[in-house]
Amino acid sequence: MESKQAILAFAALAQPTRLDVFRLLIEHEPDGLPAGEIARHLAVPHNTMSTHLGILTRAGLIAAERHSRSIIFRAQLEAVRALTGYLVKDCCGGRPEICAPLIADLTSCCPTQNTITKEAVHG
Amino acid sequence: MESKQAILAFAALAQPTRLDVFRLLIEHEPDGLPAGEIARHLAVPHNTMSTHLGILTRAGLIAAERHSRSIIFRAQLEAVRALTGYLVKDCCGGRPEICAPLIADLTSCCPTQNTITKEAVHG
DNA sequence: TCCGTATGTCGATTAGTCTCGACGTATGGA
DNA sequence: TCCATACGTCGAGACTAATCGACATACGGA
Repeated sequence: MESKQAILAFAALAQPTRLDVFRLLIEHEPDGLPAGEIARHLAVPHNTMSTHLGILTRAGLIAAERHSRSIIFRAQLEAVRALTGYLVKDCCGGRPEICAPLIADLTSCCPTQNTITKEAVHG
Repeated sequence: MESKQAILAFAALAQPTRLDVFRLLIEHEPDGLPAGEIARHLAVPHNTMSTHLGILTRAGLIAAERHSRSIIFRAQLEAVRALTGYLVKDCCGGRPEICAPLIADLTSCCPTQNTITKEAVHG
């Protein structure tokens, strides 16, 4: 990930409505939500919301897909990973000890179907 | 993490100089760097940098500690974890399947000293 | 083709951010 | 106490972002 793209993504998330939109779309993964429903859900005029959705889309945080008259928006989880990776220097800059505690913390919040074992979390 | 704090953090990172500062401080973990050296390293006037450091500090992304005449700044990795967690709804909102792929991806970038096993990464 | 619904674009107003010169504060040494 | 170094704060000008009314476009149905 490049600096410009990271700045775009952080700027996109640095606004209450857009942060709410992103989290709302995370909740509605993997189905997504149409633009109008997002606007209604957050009580924001449709044109204002359209601007925000455009900013989030250009930042790569969400993606749009037409379905008849509606445009369905979905969160792009890969973008979150890329952002986090960029923050800790793509990723960790050859220093695993830096993001290891970060990963351990994130892991502990949701024991996954992967074999990320209890040893990893508690040992 | 609260919405206000997340907005502060994202806004802090949505600026080229500040993003560079944060990544520079990640590189210099766990020793940190004095304010003046950060300013010189990124070729920014000291007062401009002071403002940026204040914004990053208020956002909880870095922390300051006096050492004689210098003030040493250090990155707060816990903040990155909290931010990521907040993004995926504190964390995953009871839906592990959402952030599992995210964690798997992050894990694959740095095989850690923990027992996050090869099965988790490749199997 | 005409209408209604769903969404995007434009433009002006308002509000917030970035930068940096000038000045203020804190620490350590002579 | 006086000076130099290391930082922080203030304030003004230049720039950027947020909002929303008005208008434009796209699709589906009659």
